[in-house]
Amino acid sequence: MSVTRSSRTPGLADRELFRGSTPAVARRLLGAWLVHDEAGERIAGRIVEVEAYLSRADPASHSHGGPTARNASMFLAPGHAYVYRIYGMHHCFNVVTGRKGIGEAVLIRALEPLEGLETMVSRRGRARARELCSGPAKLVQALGIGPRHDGLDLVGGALRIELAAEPIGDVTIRAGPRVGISKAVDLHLRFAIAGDPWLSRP
DNA sequence: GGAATGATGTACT
DNA sequence: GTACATCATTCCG
Repeated sequence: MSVTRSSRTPGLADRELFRGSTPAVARRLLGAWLVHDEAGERIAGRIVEVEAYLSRADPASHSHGGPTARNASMFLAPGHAYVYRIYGMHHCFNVVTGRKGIGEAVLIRALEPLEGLETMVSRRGRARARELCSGPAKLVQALGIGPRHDGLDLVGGALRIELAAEPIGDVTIRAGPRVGISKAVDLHLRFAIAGDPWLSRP
C-alpha cells in the first residue's frame, strides 16, 4: 500500500510543548505526529484536526463540574493522556495541557495515517484510507488506544507525540466551533489544517 | 433509585 | 440525510 509520507524527521516532544495557553498548544499540535509503539510495531499519523477544552469556566469541558472519577486524568500535569468513553461504545483521546490541576486538554480529532497502515486497516475493518483516522473515535481504534492509556504520561512513553521539524504556518490553520457539543458553541476552539483531505469534516 | 445525556460511528434510505 | 446502537456518568428526587 503506498501512502504519502513526510520527508521531515519527527522529533520527540518534551513537556514544555503542552504547557501554557491551551488554544495555543492546540494550534501547535497540528502537524505533529501521534505515535504508538506496540509489540515492535510503529503506528503513527500526523495530527490535522484538534479541539481545545478549557478549565471549569468552559461549559463544554468535562472539567466544568470539577474533578470526578471519570475526568481525574484531566487534572494531571500537562503531557498526560485523558481517555474517556463516549456514547457507551467509543473512546476519545486527549492530551492534558495548560497547567497542572486546572483540567484543560486538547482532543485529537483526526490524523493523516502514515505508518502501520496494515494494522490500522485490520483494526478498523475497512480498507479505505479516508476512513481510518477521520474522527476522534476512529483514530483511537486505529492506533490501538484504549482505557488502559488513561492517565499515562505521553512524554517518553510508548504512546507519544513527535514534533515535525517545521511547525505549520498560522495562515494554514482554520478555527471554528467545536463538533458535537451543545454549549459554548460561539467559542471557536476547533482547529484544523485548512483544506487538508484527512479531516473528520471540512 | 431512576432518567437523561453525550467531545460518535455505522448502516441504511 | 436520518435512524440507531449502547452504557458510564451525572443529576435530580
